[in-house]
Amino acid sequence: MAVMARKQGSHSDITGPKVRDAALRLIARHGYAAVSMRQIAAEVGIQAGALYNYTPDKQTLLFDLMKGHMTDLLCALDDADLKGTALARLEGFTRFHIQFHLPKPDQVFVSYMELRNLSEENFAAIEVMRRQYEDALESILRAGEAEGVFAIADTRVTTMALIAMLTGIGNWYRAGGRLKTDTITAIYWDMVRRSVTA
Amino acid sequence: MAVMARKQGSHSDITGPKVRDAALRLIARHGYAAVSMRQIAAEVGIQAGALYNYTPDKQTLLFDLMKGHMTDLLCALDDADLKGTALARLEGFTRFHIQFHLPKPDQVFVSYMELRNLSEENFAAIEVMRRQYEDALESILRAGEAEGVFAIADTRVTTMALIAMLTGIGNWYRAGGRLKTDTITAIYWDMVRRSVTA
DNA sequence: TTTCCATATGAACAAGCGTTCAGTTAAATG
DNA sequence: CATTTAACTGAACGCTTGTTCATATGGAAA
Repeated sequence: MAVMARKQGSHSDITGPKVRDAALRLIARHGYAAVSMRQIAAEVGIQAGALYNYTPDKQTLLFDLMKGHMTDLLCALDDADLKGTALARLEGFTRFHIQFHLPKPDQVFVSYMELRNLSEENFAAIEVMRRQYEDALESILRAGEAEGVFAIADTRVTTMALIAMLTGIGNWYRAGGRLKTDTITAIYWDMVRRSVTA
Repeated sequence: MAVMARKQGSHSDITGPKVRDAALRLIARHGYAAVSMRQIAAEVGIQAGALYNYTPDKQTLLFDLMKGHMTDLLCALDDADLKGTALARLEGFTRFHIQFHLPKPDQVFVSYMELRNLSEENFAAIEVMRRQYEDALESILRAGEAEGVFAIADTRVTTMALIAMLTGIGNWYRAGGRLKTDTITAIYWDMVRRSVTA
């Protein structure tokens, strides 16, 4: 018989995700340096030593969380397949960004706050992915300039300004709060559009 | 002779600021939880125990840094004494925010990143001050709406969006970089103005 | 010169850290 | 049923943590 993907009674395909979930939640709440491997293990319901069946070390656990989030982000953006005029693509990007980030506050928080706790190589790898995402927006802005639809002083600065504005939603948004996702998206798209159109 | 404010040979009025400077720099770079009292002491050139002549504990050291920054911010905003039309006040606020924050990247970074490492009471105290600053901007936006000069869907959301956009400059700005402060200020004021005016 | 006291040292404390590993457990395989 | 092995335990490793405190130091005051 061929090799099975995983043995039926194995716990590893249950415990593995639990470890990642617990780590993500705890790190988002308290920060990477403030969370111990023993705390993560306790949250999962195992001993600290057993964590090392799922990660070679604490640093790699953090890196895998962040890398996973950035990979998801870039794949989802690719799937969104933005087309049409620069204005339409900018609207698509804005809606995509908000709808992707709003349901994942912990991932977003960790990916933006724990950069300085990555090793040098790991930081470089994440930065490449961040830059890819930023460049996707910047190319839309350049296209809009070429079309004569946008009036932008500096596309790089404007890119960073828009991403900061959109990502900042996570600073105040709470699920079940005063505003619905669609309302928020409409407000932000309106501001984005006005801030770049000629 | 009356009591002197401080004795001449005392080191405390030299070491005290050095402790705060070292703590701010190290915490901005590595994070509160990742920096030890021994590292701070080494940076100052003293032993760890001597730090406790200047702070009752590590938590208070962090709180004092953040409280000091927020106090400076609110006082400086007050001194800016914004007057005139809502549009003029919004321009004043935008210029003030950028010019106040750009030269103090470490203070800004610590004040935004280390909130979760504050104790419950200390966090509440900082939040009150943050809210005061936000409210200053929101009142400008409300005034502009009343004047009919601004078209804003939700003043609270717009407040948060503008502050996130402006504070985000710290994510990419480096002193001595490609752009001068005045250029940056002009770009951001242009975006802020367009995003809120009718 | 002697006294005084703010300032700093350096050792010590209990607790916690990331990580390793020999040994136990229990479920799947033959 | 007997064997195998992935998953986990629990103890141990050397090291660091925040904080305390008796002691030393050295310049200002008397």
